[in-house]
Amino acid sequence: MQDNLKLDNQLCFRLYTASRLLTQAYHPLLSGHGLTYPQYLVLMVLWEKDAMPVNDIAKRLLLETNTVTPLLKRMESDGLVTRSKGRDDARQMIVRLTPKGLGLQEKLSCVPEKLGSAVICDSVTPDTIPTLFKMLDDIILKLKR
Amino acid sequence: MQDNLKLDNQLCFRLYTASRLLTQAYHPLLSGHGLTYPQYLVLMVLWEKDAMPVNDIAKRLLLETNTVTPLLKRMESDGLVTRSKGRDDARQMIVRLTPKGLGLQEKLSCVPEKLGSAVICDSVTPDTIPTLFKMLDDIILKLKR
DNA sequence: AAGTTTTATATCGTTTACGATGCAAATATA
DNA sequence: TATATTTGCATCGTAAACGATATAAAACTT
Repeated sequence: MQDNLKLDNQLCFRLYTASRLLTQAYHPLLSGHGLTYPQYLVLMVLWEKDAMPVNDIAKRLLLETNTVTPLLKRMESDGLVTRSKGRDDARQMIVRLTPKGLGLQEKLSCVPEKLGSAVICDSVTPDTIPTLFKMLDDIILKLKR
Repeated sequence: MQDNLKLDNQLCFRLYTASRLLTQAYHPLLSGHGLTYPQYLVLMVLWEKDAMPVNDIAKRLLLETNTVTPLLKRMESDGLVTRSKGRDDARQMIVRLTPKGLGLQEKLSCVPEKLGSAVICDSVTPDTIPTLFKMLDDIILKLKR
Protein backbone atom coordinates (compact mmCIF):
# COMPACT_ATOMS: atom_id res chain seq x y z
CA MET A 1 0.00 0.00 0.00
CA GLN A 2 1.03 3.58 -0.49
CA ASP A 3 2.71 5.22 2.45
CA ASN A 4 0.47 8.25 2.25
CA LEU A 5 -2.53 6.19 3.30
CA LYS A 6 -0.76 5.02 6.44
CA LEU A 7 -2.13 6.31 9.69
CA ASP A 8 1.32 7.25 10.96
CA ASN A 9 1.83 9.68 8.12
CA GLN A 10 -1.32 11.69 8.78
CA LEU A 11 -1.21 15.16 10.23
CA CYS A 12 -4.94 15.18 10.90
CA PHE A 13 -4.86 12.03 12.97
CA ARG A 14 -2.12 13.54 15.11
CA LEU A 15 -4.06 16.75 15.62
CA TYR A 16 -7.23 14.83 16.31
CA THR A 17 -5.52 12.61 18.88
CA ALA A 18 -3.51 15.35 20.55
CA SER A 19 -6.63 17.47 20.82
CA ARG A 20 -8.69 14.70 22.35
CA LEU A 21 -6.03 13.66 24.82
CA LEU A 22 -5.33 17.21 25.91
CA THR A 23 -9.03 17.87 26.34
CA GLN A 24 -9.22 14.73 28.44
CA ALA A 25 -6.41 16.12 30.56
CA TYR A 26 -8.58 19.14 31.32
CA HIS A 27 -11.41 16.95 32.52
CA PRO A 28 -10.34 16.36 36.14
CA LEU A 29 -9.60 20.08 36.53
CA LEU A 30 -12.96 21.21 35.15
CA SER A 31 -15.48 18.55 36.11
CA GLY A 32 -15.28 19.49 39.78
CA HIS A 33 -16.71 22.85 38.79
CA GLY A 34 -19.36 21.25 36.59
CA LEU A 35 -17.66 22.44 33.43
CA THR A 36 -16.87 20.79 30.12
CA TYR A 37 -13.95 21.94 28.01
CA PRO A 38 -16.08 23.79 25.43
CA GLN A 39 -17.90 25.52 28.27
CA TYR A 40 -14.53 26.54 29.68
CA LEU A 41 -13.68 28.02 26.28
CA VAL A 42 -16.89 30.07 26.33
CA LEU A 43 -16.01 31.35 29.77
CA MET A 44 -12.55 32.38 28.55
CA VAL A 45 -14.19 34.35 25.75
CA LEU A 46 -16.56 36.09 28.14
CA TRP A 47 -13.85 36.79 30.71
CA GLU A 48 -12.02 38.72 28.01
CA LYS A 49 -15.15 40.60 26.93
CA ASP A 50 -18.50 40.22 28.63
CA ALA A 51 -21.96 40.76 27.10
CA MET A 52 -21.38 39.25 23.69
CA PRO A 53 -23.95 38.13 21.12
CA VAL A 54 -24.00 34.43 20.27
CA ASN A 55 -22.52 35.10 16.87
CA ASP A 56 -19.43 36.82 18.24
CA ILE A 57 -18.77 33.97 20.64
CA ALA A 58 -19.14 31.46 17.83
CA LYS A 59 -16.79 33.43 15.59
CA ARG A 60 -14.20 33.73 18.33
CA LEU A 61 -14.25 29.96 18.84
CA LEU A 62 -14.58 29.22 15.11
CA LEU A 63 -17.70 27.20 15.84
CA GLU A 64 -21.13 27.28 14.24
CA THR A 65 -23.99 28.91 16.11
CA ASN A 66 -25.87 25.62 16.07
CA THR A 67 -23.09 24.23 18.24
CA VAL A 68 -22.85 27.24 20.49
CA THR A 69 -26.56 27.84 21.08
CA PRO A 70 -27.27 24.59 22.93
CA LEU A 71 -23.95 24.92 24.73
CA LEU A 72 -24.98 28.35 26.01
CA LYS A 73 -28.40 27.09 26.99
CA ARG A 74 -26.80 24.44 29.17
CA MET A 75 -24.54 27.06 30.69
CA GLU A 76 -27.57 29.22 31.33
CA SER A 77 -29.41 26.45 33.12
CA ASP A 78 -26.24 25.83 35.14
CA GLY A 79 -26.31 29.47 36.22
CA LEU A 80 -23.04 30.42 34.50
CA VAL A 81 -24.44 32.94 32.02
CA THR A 82 -27.63 34.80 31.20
CA ARG A 83 -29.09 35.14 27.70
CA SER A 84 -31.25 38.11 26.82
CA LYS A 85 -32.49 39.71 23.63
CA GLY A 86 -30.41 42.54 22.25
CA ARG A 87 -31.82 46.02 22.75
CA ASP A 88 -30.77 47.54 19.44
CA ASP A 89 -31.05 44.32 17.42
CA ALA A 90 -33.87 42.05 18.56
CA ARG A 91 -32.42 39.08 16.66
CA GLN A 92 -29.33 38.96 18.81
CA MET A 93 -29.06 37.06 22.05
CA ILE A 94 -26.63 38.80 24.37
CA VAL A 95 -24.75 36.45 26.66
CA ARG A 96 -23.52 37.75 29.98
CA LEU A 97 -21.57 36.22 32.83
CA THR A 98 -23.37 35.65 36.09
CA PRO A 99 -21.46 36.22 39.34
CA LYS A 100 -20.99 32.46 39.38
CA GLY A 101 -19.52 32.46 35.89
CA LEU A 102 -17.29 35.40 36.71
CA GLY A 103 -16.22 33.84 39.98
CA LEU A 104 -14.87 30.79 38.21
CA GLN A 105 -12.14 32.93 36.67
CA GLU A 106 -10.27 33.04 39.94
CA LYS A 107 -10.98 29.44 40.82
CA LEU A 108 -9.64 28.24 37.48
CA SER A 109 -6.65 30.55 37.32
CA CYS A 110 -4.24 27.70 37.97
CA VAL A 111 -5.60 25.47 35.21
CA PRO A 112 -3.46 26.76 32.31
CA GLU A 113 -0.27 26.33 34.30
CA LYS A 114 -1.13 22.76 35.22
CA LEU A 115 -1.99 21.86 31.66
CA GLY A 116 1.07 23.62 30.35
CA SER A 117 3.35 21.49 32.45
CA ALA A 118 1.45 18.38 31.34
CA VAL A 119 2.72 18.72 27.78
CA ILE A 120 6.30 19.83 28.38
CA CYS A 121 8.63 17.20 27.01
CA ASP A 122 11.67 16.70 24.82
CA SER A 123 10.54 18.58 21.77
CA VAL A 124 7.91 20.79 23.39
CA THR A 125 9.52 23.33 25.70
CA PRO A 126 8.99 27.01 26.50
CA ASP A 127 11.52 27.66 23.74
CA THR A 128 9.79 25.63 21.04
CA ILE A 129 6.16 26.31 21.90
CA PRO A 130 6.12 29.58 19.95
CA THR A 131 7.14 27.59 16.86
CA LEU A 132 4.33 25.12 17.48
CA PHE A 133 1.86 27.97 18.02
CA LYS A 134 2.93 29.61 14.76
CA MET A 135 2.51 26.42 12.79
CA LEU A 136 -0.93 25.71 14.25
CA ASP A 137 -2.00 29.32 13.75
CA ASP A 138 -0.94 29.19 10.11
CA ILE A 139 -2.82 25.93 9.56
CA ILE A 140 -5.92 27.39 11.17
CA LEU A 141 -5.61 30.57 9.10
CA LYS A 142 -5.22 28.56 5.91
CA LEU A 143 -8.23 26.36 6.65
CA LYS A 144 -10.79 28.95 7.72
CA ARG A 145 -11.98 30.51 4.51
CA MET B 1 -6.81 39.38 33.94
CA GLN B 2 -3.89 36.99 33.79
CA ASP B 3 -2.49 36.31 30.37
CA ASN B 4 -2.51 32.58 30.89
CA LEU B 5 -6.31 32.56 30.93
CA LYS B 6 -6.45 34.24 27.53
CA LEU B 7 -7.72 32.12 24.69
CA ASP B 8 -4.88 33.15 22.42
CA ASN B 9 -2.32 31.64 24.76
CA GLN B 10 -3.87 28.17 24.85
CA LEU B 11 -2.27 25.21 23.14
CA CYS B 12 -5.36 23.08 23.56
CA PHE B 13 -7.63 25.57 21.83
CA ARG B 14 -5.24 25.64 18.86
CA LEU B 15 -5.15 21.85 18.64
CA TYR B 16 -8.90 21.64 19.05
CA THR B 17 -9.50 24.21 16.31
CA ALA B 18 -6.89 22.90 13.90
CA SER B 19 -8.23 19.38 14.36
CA ARG B 20 -11.83 20.42 13.72
CA LEU B 21 -11.00 22.53 10.68
CA LEU B 22 -8.80 19.88 9.13
CA THR B 23 -11.47 17.25 9.72
CA GLN B 24 -13.95 19.56 8.03
CA ALA B 25 -11.57 19.78 5.09
CA TYR B 26 -11.83 16.01 4.71
CA HIS B 27 -15.60 16.17 4.55
CA PRO B 28 -16.10 16.93 0.84
CA LEU B 29 -13.58 14.22 -0.06
CA LEU B 30 -15.21 11.55 2.11
CA SER B 31 -18.93 12.29 2.12
CA GLY B 32 -19.27 11.29 -1.51
CA HIS B 33 -18.26 7.80 -0.45
CA GLY B 34 -20.61 7.85 2.54
CA LEU B 35 -17.73 8.09 4.98
CA THR B 36 -17.09 10.17 8.06
CA TYR B 37 -13.59 11.02 9.17
CA PRO B 38 -13.49 8.52 12.08
CA GLN B 39 -14.77 5.84 9.71
CA TYR B 40 -11.96 6.73 7.33
CA LEU B 41 -9.52 6.27 10.21
CA VAL B 42 -10.91 2.80 10.88
CA LEU B 43 -10.48 1.93 7.22
CA MET B 44 -6.85 3.08 7.32
CA VAL B 45 -6.27 0.81 10.30
CA LEU B 46 -7.82 -2.17 8.53
CA TRP B 47 -6.03 -1.46 5.26
CA GLU B 48 -2.77 -1.80 7.16
CA LYS B 49 -3.89 -4.99 8.90
CA ASP B 50 -7.20 -6.69 8.27
CA ALA B 51 -9.17 -8.91 10.65
CA MET B 52 -8.59 -7.05 13.88
CA PRO B 53 -10.52 -7.32 17.14
CA VAL B 54 -12.37 -4.22 18.31
CA ASN B 55 -9.89 -3.68 21.07
CA ASP B 56 -6.89 -3.50 18.74
CA ILE B 57 -8.63 -0.98 16.51
CA ALA B 58 -9.53 1.13 19.52
CA LYS B 59 -5.96 1.00 20.83
CA ARG B 60 -4.53 1.96 17.45
CA LEU B 61 -6.81 5.01 17.31
CA LEU B 62 -6.44 5.77 21.02
CA LEU B 63 -10.21 5.65 21.37
CA GLU B 64 -12.38 3.81 23.86
CA THR B 65 -14.23 0.71 22.75
CA ASN B 66 -17.52 2.37 23.62
CA THR B 67 -16.74 4.89 20.88
CA VAL B 68 -15.52 2.34 18.38
CA THR B 69 -18.25 -0.26 18.81
CA PRO B 70 -21.14 1.87 17.52
CA LEU B 71 -18.87 3.28 14.84
CA LEU B 72 -18.13 -0.24 13.60
CA LYS B 73 -21.79 -1.19 13.74
CA ARG B 74 -22.61 1.69 11.42
CA MET B 75 -19.81 0.66 9.11
CA GLU B 76 -21.16 -2.87 9.16
CA SER B 77 -24.64 -1.77 8.20
CA ASP B 78 -23.06 0.35 5.45
CA GLY B 79 -21.40 -2.78 4.12
CA LEU B 80 -17.84 -1.62 4.76
CA VAL B 81 -16.86 -4.27 7.32
CA THR B 82 -18.07 -7.51 8.84
CA ARG B 83 -18.04 -8.29 12.55
CA SER B 84 -17.85 -11.87 13.78
CA LYS B 85 -17.02 -13.58 17.04
CA GLY B 86 -13.43 -14.66 17.51
CA ARG B 87 -12.76 -18.36 17.16
CA ASP B 88 -10.14 -18.71 19.89
CA ASP B 89 -11.58 -16.03 22.16
CA ALA B 90 -15.37 -15.83 22.09
CA ARG B 91 -15.33 -12.41 23.72
CA GLN B 92 -13.60 -10.78 20.80
CA MET B 93 -15.36 -9.35 17.78
CA ILE B 94 -13.16 -9.65 14.74
CA VAL B 95 -13.62 -6.87 12.22
CA ARG B 96 -12.88 -7.56 8.57
CA LEU B 97 -12.99 -5.45 5.45
CA THR B 98 -15.62 -6.29 2.87
CA PRO B 99 -14.73 -5.97 -0.83
CA LYS B 100 -16.45 -2.60 -0.67
CA GLY B 101 -14.32 -1.48 2.27
CA LEU B 102 -11.17 -2.75 0.60
CA GLY B 103 -12.11 -1.14 -2.68
CA LEU B 104 -12.25 2.28 -1.10
CA GLN B 105 -8.50 2.17 -0.57
CA GLU B 106 -7.89 2.82 -4.23
CA LYS B 107 -10.69 5.33 -4.58
CA LEU B 108 -9.36 7.36 -1.65
CA SER B 109 -5.69 7.11 -2.53
CA CYS B 110 -5.56 10.74 -3.59
CA VAL B 111 -7.08 12.07 -0.37
CA PRO B 112 -3.88 12.43 1.68
CA GLU B 113 -2.17 14.38 -1.08
CA LYS B 114 -5.08 16.79 -1.42
CA LEU B 115 -5.22 17.37 2.30
CA GLY B 116 -1.48 17.72 2.53
CA SER B 117 -1.48 20.56 0.08
CA ALA B 118 -4.36 22.17 1.93
CA VAL B 119 -2.18 22.89 4.96
CA ILE B 120 1.05 23.91 3.26
CA CYS B 121 1.83 27.49 4.15
CA ASP B 122 4.56 29.76 5.43
CA SER B 123 5.58 27.86 8.49
CA VAL B 124 4.28 24.43 7.48
CA THR B 125 6.30 22.99 4.62
CA PRO B 126 7.67 19.57 3.68
CA ASP B 127 10.79 20.68 5.56
CA THR B 128 9.09 21.64 8.79
CA ILE B 129 6.35 19.01 8.93
CA PRO B 130 8.67 16.43 10.53
CA THR B 131 9.25 18.92 13.36
CA LEU B 132 5.51 19.38 13.77
CA PHE B 133 4.98 15.60 13.72
CA LYS B 134 7.64 15.12 16.37
CA MET B 135 6.10 17.71 18.66
CA LEU B 136 2.61 16.27 18.29
CA ASP B 137 3.90 12.73 18.77
CA ASP B 138 5.70 13.75 21.95
CA ILE B 139 2.58 15.47 23.27
CA ILE B 140 0.50 12.38 22.50
CA LEU B 141 3.09 10.11 24.11
CA LYS B 142 3.17 12.28 27.20
CA LEU B 143 -0.61 12.37 27.56
CA LYS B 144 -1.49 8.73 27.05
CA ARG B 145 -0.71 7.06 30.30
C1' DA C 1 -44.20 51.39 1.37
C1' DA C 2 -43.92 46.70 -0.48
C1' DG C 3 -41.05 43.12 -1.65
C1' DT C 4 -36.47 40.90 -1.57
C1' DT C 5 -32.38 39.61 0.57
C1' DT C 6 -29.48 39.14 4.35
C1' DT C 7 -28.51 38.25 9.11
C1' DA C 8 -28.91 36.17 13.88
C1' DT C 9 -30.41 32.56 16.09
C1' DA C 10 -32.77 28.26 16.71
C1' DT C 11 -34.38 23.46 15.60
C1' DC C 12 -33.59 18.86 13.80
C1' DG C 13 -31.16 14.64 12.74
C1' DT C 14 -26.97 12.02 12.75
C1' DT C 15 -22.48 10.87 14.37
C1' DT C 16 -18.92 11.08 17.38
C1' DA C 17 -16.68 11.07 22.27
C1' DC C 18 -16.60 9.43 26.73
C1' DG C 19 -17.64 8.43 31.77
C1' DA C 20 -20.18 4.95 34.07
C1' DT C 21 -21.93 0.58 34.22
C1' DG C 22 -23.28 -4.26 32.81
C1' DC C 23 -22.25 -8.93 31.26
C1' DA C 24 -20.23 -12.95 29.63
C1' DA C 25 -16.00 -15.33 28.52
C1' DA C 26 -11.36 -16.14 29.83
C1' DT C 27 -7.85 -16.28 33.29
C1' DA C 28 -5.93 -16.49 37.78
C1' DT C 29 -6.23 -18.03 42.43
C1' DA C 30 -7.53 -20.62 46.27
C1' DT D 1 -12.62 -27.70 40.79
C1' DA D 2 -14.91 -23.72 42.83
C1' DT D 3 -14.29 -18.82 43.36
C1' DA D 4 -12.46 -14.42 42.34
C1' DT D 5 -10.54 -11.33 39.08
C1' DT D 6 -9.64 -9.64 34.71
C1' DT D 7 -10.70 -8.82 30.00
C1' DG D 8 -13.45 -7.65 25.73
C1' DC D 9 -17.25 -5.77 24.26
C1' DA D 10 -21.72 -3.63 24.73
C1' DT D 11 -25.29 -0.43 26.62
C1' DC D 12 -26.70 3.97 28.55
C1' DG D 13 -26.74 8.86 29.29
C1' DT D 14 -24.94 13.32 28.24
C1' DA D 15 -22.57 16.74 25.60
C1' DA D 16 -20.54 18.27 21.78
C1' DA D 17 -20.08 19.08 16.42
C1' DC D 18 -22.15 20.05 12.25
C1' DG D 19 -24.93 19.85 7.79
C1' DA D 20 -29.49 21.13 6.61
C1' DT D 21 -33.34 23.74 7.37
C1' DA D 22 -36.58 27.09 9.66
C1' DT D 23 -37.93 31.65 11.46
C1' DA D 24 -38.10 36.23 12.64
C1' DA D 25 -35.90 40.67 12.58
C1' DA D 26 -33.13 43.87 10.10
C1' DA D 27 -31.34 45.86 5.93
C1' DC D 28 -31.64 46.67 1.24
C1' DT D 29 -34.10 47.46 -3.27
C1' DT D 30 -37.23 48.98 -6.00
